[in-house]
Amino acid sequence: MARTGGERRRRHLIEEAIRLFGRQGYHGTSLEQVASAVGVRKQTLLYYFPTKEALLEACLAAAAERLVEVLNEALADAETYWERAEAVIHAVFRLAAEWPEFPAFVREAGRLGPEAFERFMAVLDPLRRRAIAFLEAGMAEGEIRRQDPALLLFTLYTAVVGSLTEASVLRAVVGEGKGRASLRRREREVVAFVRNALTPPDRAAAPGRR
Amino acid sequence: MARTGGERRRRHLIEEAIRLFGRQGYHGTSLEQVASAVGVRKQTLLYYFPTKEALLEACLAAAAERLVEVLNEALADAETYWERAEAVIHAVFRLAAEWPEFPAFVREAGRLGPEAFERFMAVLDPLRRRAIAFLEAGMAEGEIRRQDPALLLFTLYTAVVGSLTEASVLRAVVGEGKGRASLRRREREVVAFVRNALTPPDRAAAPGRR
DNA sequence: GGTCTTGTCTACCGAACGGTAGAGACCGAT
DNA sequence: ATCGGTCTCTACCGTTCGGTAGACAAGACC
Repeated sequence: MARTGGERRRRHLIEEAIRLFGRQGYHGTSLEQVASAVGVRKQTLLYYFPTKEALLEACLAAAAERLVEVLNEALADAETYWERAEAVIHAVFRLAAEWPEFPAFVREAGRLGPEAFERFMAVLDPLRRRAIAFLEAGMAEGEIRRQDPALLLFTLYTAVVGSLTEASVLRAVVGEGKGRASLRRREREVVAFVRNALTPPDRAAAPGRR
Repeated sequence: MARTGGERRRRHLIEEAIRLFGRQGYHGTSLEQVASAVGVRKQTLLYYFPTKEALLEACLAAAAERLVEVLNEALADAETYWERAEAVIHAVFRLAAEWPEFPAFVREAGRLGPEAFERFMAVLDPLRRRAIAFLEAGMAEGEIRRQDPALLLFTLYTAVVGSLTEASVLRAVVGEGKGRASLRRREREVVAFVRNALTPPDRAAAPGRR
């Protein structure tokens, strides 16, 4: 029967659900699949999460929590403007390396209907405000190119998440795909891209180290 | 009974299928929904497309065809490096404006499994080669910042498609959403972003017109 | 030793899904 | 007039899905 006890089983179910939701989509994943990925019957899953939607919400909550944790950790020891931007990108890529389905899941969730996703974003809201304040301060000091900070943040988001989730396009366009090496190359590319977007036009050299 | 005749009905079915697949995902859309969006029974749809997968492939073929058409048209009357890059972005945004589900559908298709999507990309391959040759030539002439042209193309792709599909994130981050005005703002943002990515570091001013 | 809570299971349900079979209506050609 | 192809329909099938009902086992507590 293999009792694992409440909380651990719960976390395990959420983890596998995020994996499968990210890989196959919410509608493309059955409760049976999630359950058997954990080595348990579907009804056991339904004991922890009364409906499929409840499972999804638990996944979103866990994902938001994890993301906040990772980002806060990354921001803790980053000082200059450029270090902070790079630290955020690096943290997200590192999270994606150890948990490849994470970005795909977040994106899938964003499409499933605004209600649940808004709760997800609400958890991230402090970080969002912090990022916008950061960009505005950088612009005021002339360290960052002047532009709408919110739209810039959005574009940065799409660049990072896109480069992590459009694997099939990447394979078709670039000809490579999986593997740590490819991921690292993409991270360098995104970092360079973002640096170009942030650098004010009157500075030939990049800010910070090069 | 309302007979529309073969080819027209077929196209209509494909159009609505792309709409629904883009909005709700492939697995989240039933054949009944697609059929009734056209005003017809499910079995009529199955007369034109023997399986759901056949419908998907027809959608992909039609989408690729349309995209190639739009891009070729845009490239026809663009001359300078910068004009060409901007024309491509503008064409994609215009297509997204009149057919909002199109980018979401392409992305959905990219996740559903490589086989069908590779055929989609095969249709686009001439344009892909053209784009890479364009970027390489621009770099050789010093008009474009030196970098891996394929990875750059991929990043450009993610920036454009991302800004067109992550509507829920956009709403959460920026606070706005639908509407032509918002779309136009995002297009300007992406154009500026791409310009920064393309401009060589030794040029303070943007290439081409400003 | 009983009893209560927690966790896992088997068995089953109604609905919805993708897909099949085949009847009938319209049409142009002969 | 009719015949064959095109198009749309009603009726139905087997499977899978999300979800319910309830039996049963393992500790924990008394």
